[in-house]
Amino acid sequence: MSENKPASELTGESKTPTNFIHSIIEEDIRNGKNDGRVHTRFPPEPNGYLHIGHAKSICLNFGTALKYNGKCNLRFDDTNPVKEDVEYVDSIRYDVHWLGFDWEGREFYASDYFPQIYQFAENLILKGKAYVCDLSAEQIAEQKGTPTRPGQESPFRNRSVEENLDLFRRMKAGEFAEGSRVLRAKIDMTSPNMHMRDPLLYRIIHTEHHRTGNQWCIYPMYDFAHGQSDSIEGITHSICTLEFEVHRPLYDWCIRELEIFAPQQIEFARLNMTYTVMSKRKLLELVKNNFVSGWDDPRMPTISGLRRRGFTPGSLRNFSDLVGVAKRENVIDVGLLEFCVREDLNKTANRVMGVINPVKLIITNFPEGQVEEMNAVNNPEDPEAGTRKVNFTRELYIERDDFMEDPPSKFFRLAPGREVRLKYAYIIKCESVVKDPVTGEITEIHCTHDPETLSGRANSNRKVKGTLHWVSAQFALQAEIRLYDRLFLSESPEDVPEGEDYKTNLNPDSLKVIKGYVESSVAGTQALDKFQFERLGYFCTDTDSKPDHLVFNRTVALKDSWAKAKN
RNA sequence: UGACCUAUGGUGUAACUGGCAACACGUCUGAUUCUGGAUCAGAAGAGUCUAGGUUCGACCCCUAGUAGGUCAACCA
Repeated sequence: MSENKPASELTGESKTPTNFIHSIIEEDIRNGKNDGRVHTRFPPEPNGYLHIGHAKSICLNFGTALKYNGKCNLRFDDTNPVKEDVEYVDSIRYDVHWLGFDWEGREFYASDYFPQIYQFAENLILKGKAYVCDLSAEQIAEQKGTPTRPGQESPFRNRSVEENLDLFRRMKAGEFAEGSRVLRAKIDMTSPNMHMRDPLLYRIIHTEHHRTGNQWCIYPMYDFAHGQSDSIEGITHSICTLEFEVHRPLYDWCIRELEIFAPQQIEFARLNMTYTVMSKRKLLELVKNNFVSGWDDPRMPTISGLRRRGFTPGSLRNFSDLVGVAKRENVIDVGLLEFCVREDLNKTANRVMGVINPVKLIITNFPEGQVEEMNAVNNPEDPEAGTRKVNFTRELYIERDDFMEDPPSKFFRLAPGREVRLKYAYIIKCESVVKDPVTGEITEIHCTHDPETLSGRANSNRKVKGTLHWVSAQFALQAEIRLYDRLFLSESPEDVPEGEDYKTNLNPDSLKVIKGYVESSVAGTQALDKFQFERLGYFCTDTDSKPDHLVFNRTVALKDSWAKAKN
């Protein structure tokens, strides 16, 4: 549980720059609040897959606990059986764990607290602070008013405690139809805060719950379950996103009226990223309409998608640290995410040679049938990674982009009459090219090599402008390469003219599947293995990959200053 | 025509809570390199939304604006 650091070093050390939440916590500790105890929680609703925004929240909550020697629970906010499913519970547990965090057995469910929460509701009724309302959903909405106009009181608002208790118990007993009655808090229909206008506490839902089955037919609303769950678990700092800011008065009201342990809710701004959408609804839509292959499509900003794309837990944790925590709206440059994977993979991914857009290269003065084993370094950033042998033969493949017939002056690669080094092998000189007579496309590049320039030899260090990667035409393995690009063309996909929606910004070329070659050393690769294809980028073995049909996903390309120079 | 929140280089966050703005990404130079990667050295780029005020002194405090966001689901 540590691979590649951050989330504040996964230890208690405070290396991270301070954020306002940590400032609050530190002051609470100074003041001896909660006896200096720090207890957070990550509270997903199991109704979808987690995305990078959740990753930030996970890192914040678990990271905060780690930093202050506290605890962090994993709690499922499962109060709406019609939307939730165990499939999501499982994926969430897997993702949190994969990210590198451990809830140490403190896996809780709001549904575990249903009996307790039900009791809370009765207590409120007994105090005259809650009532059963028979109005329809439409009527309640109507009487709620608007943010600028006060609401009206329900005709059922002043029922007696006895009647309320009786009705509520019968709701629980299943005597009433779905939607016929609800339990509401009695607060203030004229409050400028809509959430304080007699909010719903309980509603009737005759749907089987993924954990409690048919035990209940009334379910607490978020506002009557979340804070209560926090309280029951002794959560000291209940960290959530900004849209819950307006819920805080209600959160506090419930805690106060119930006279139970009071956690402190603190809100921060959710993560937004360029070239992507982040709402569960939109992500679900992309999946449902097959714009992507599933929740774990490597183009998705989901944790499962990023994992399949080749991201490492450490890179995501580091990203979460770098984006910071604050209350202002923000849009993070997706380039920062890419920086984080590159930084991580540069240090950990073994190098391998692969040719993505092949053109044949023939070394005319290299004996036919001869095989020479070249020594290759697995990772120049990590001596421990060792070396390997790569077969060199007369016929090779190199990258089509590495050759130009009529190159500009800034082009350092192969061209007629020019010399380059083949990595780990020889310096070669281009003598001629063979073209397809009809298309004019180059089919073969003919070169000669200088045997004295074999890598590692004493006099091999002649200066050449460029070094190319290559694979042996005879030994290379064919592979399917999936080149991913951003899913959306626009930096802000939701920014669209009237009448259109974010889907018009979908990038039609976000996935290109091509055939390429990789050196034979990768033969036994397993799903999610990570490599750097030299000079190209970081790739990982896809879950679809089989020994006789290798599939690699491009996680991210290497920085390419030549591409930039070309414009 | 309400309430609440926010406002610092292109982006994201800092600034010991009053002492003339720092870090990261990005950008641009140069060095180095058997990855046009990495690494190393350096540069440009904001005077902190606006207008007042308090103060010897304000990004930090006050007032009024402006701009953006959130809130009217028997969702969370």
